[in-house]
Amino acid sequence: MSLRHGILGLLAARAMSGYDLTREFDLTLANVWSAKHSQIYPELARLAHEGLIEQVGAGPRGRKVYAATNAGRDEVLEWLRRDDPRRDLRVEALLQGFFLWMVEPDEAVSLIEREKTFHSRTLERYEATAALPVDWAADVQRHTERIMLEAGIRYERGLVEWADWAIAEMRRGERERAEVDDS
Amino acid sequence: MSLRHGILGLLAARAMSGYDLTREFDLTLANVWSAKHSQIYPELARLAHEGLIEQVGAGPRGRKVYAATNAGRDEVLEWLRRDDPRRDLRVEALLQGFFLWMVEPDEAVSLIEREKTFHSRTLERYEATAALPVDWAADVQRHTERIMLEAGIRYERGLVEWADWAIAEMRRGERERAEVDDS
DNA sequence: TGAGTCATGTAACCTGTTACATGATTTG
DNA sequence: CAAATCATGTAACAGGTTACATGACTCA
Repeated sequence: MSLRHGILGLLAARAMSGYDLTREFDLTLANVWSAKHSQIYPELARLAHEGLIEQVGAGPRGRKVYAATNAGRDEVLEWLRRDDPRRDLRVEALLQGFFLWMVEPDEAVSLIEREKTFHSRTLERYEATAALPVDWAADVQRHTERIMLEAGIRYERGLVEWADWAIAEMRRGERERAEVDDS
Repeated sequence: MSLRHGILGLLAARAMSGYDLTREFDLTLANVWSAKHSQIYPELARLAHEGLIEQVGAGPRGRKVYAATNAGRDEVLEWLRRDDPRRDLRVEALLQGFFLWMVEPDEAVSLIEREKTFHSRTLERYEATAALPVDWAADVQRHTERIMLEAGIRYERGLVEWADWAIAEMRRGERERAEVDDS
């Protein structure tokens, strides 16, 4: 039930509408947890019903602004402290990697290059965000955001470097197999 | 539909039963794509029905051994070449990270330490696997496996190093806020 | 006034997890 | 012979995506 805790955590930071939350999930959290509005709205209804959030305002076009209640904040804390975050990763691109032996080395290399390009671009975006004229020490929230951004930067940089290593390794394997064939 | 392609890719490497596949997903692929037997068996039935795999043997206790057909192998290749692997990551532990501002610095640090411990252990396991007396250059498959293992090693090492950085950063933020309070 | 964006919601479908259910074979 | 492991399957439920549906407001 990470979706609900994600919503709750965001609403603990500041009051927001479902629309704002959708944007937040799409911008800040997209890399660690994504959510569409079609999932967010029903969840907001449930959270309000359970008293973990409450509507604190309204706006044009039926806009409803929610904030976390104390019960909601407690729920986030409990979630943080329960020592069992789910550890299952699903990365389709890496799953594909396991089957690169099925294609010729040249193609495998170009597929890894595709990966590298993607991660380089993402890395650039993250680094640009980090370089923004933002006072990352302004408050604890901002500072936390910066720390999490760093995790993203290191993750992407790691994959870019891995791609280079993998390409070299692919080439090396190719050469070695060619030599064995010769003998 | 990564599950089906994961199964197909594994069955392209060697003939296996649903039970073997479950083990393979749990051991080799767990870190990039996990699957339970309850999902694998129905999918095998579908794949066989569609002619992407075929039963090539049987064994005790109703064991059924499958292999990928040519159509199945082609399907994997097409999947590898389609240039749109899904890029959505979901990492509960990192989502939690975004809400660390809600707890006191000491507790935040201990939560990050919990993360570090987890990733250190995983890293150790991966490194032990890499150090196994296995001939990683024996064939293309093994070599591919080694390359993907390296991705895992770098991922985990990156998170361990990030954890250290994050803890130092948390402490630094704490000190800075204390100084501002003094003035 | 038209295009874009803000704003909320529902429904059908797909994917994945947990729990239920059963039984054969192997090994100490 | 008992426990562990091998082996296959189904069912209920939970979580997530895509598509459908609607309409208000803003700005050029």
